[in-house]
Amino acid sequence: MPELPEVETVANGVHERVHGQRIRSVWTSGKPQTFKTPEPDLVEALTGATIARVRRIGKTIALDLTRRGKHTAQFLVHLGMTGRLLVSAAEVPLPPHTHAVLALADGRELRFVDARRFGRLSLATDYQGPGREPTTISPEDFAVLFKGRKLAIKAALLNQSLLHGIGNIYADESLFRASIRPTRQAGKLTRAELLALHSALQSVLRHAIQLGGSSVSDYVDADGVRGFFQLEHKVYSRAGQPCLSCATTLKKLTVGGRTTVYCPHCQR
DNA sequence: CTGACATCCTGACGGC
DNA sequence: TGCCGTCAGGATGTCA
Repeated sequence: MPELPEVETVANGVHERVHGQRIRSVWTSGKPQTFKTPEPDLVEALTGATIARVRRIGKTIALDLTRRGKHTAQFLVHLGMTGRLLVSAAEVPLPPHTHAVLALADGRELRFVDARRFGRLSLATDYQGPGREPTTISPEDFAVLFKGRKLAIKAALLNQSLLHGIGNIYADESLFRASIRPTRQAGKLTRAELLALHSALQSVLRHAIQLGGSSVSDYVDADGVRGFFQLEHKVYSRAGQPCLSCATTLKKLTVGGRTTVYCPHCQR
């Protein structure tokens, strides 16, 4: 499931491969729920436009489109759970569950493939994302986000309108590294705990970006290459196994509607 | 407004 | 071996 580090890896990889390319033609699958913007509008905005830049905003990949050097629109790609954005030679057969193909001027194709169809394609003009950027937010601004909140800190970390980009893996991993139990009320964390969480979150995200993200489920980068951060997971998907720092059996429960794994000894 | 919960969708996996 | 039930989860919409 692509979260911030995975989406950043894909966005950077796609940027390197396709920036400056003109879009010659566009094909879409007609699966309605994939398209938040009606397909004809999307096709019209994309056809003939140049991809000036590709970057990550929250968990969304934004492609800045220009015509004759002028910004015209943004093409937004949300990978959902199983979405892939691949740059391929036109000769490579289309994978199953392909929902959009952008034929580029040099003959290659930018393809959106999504088996489970939680991904979404849309248009925007100046997309800012739903929340604050976790990799650069200051400790002070970070602490303010949780003030007075009654929900569990894990659920707060998953709320994209507070911080955008964090999903189940990095919520669990940062809480473990900050020694905070996922069920704690967000508004009741001490100043020291919030600082520890801010620091743990930023370092875990940085580390994961360096390793190309976590490959679980079918995440791959723009070249179809897997990341390596899954080898660094301390708690995610490790329920029933020993804690890597104290050997206590890791516990599993549901928080914020998501499977959550934590160490009952290390996380208080 | 805040928070809890169901819903979408299909591949992977475990059990029998 | 093969079938079937269960699980996974980001965003959105509904409801209290």
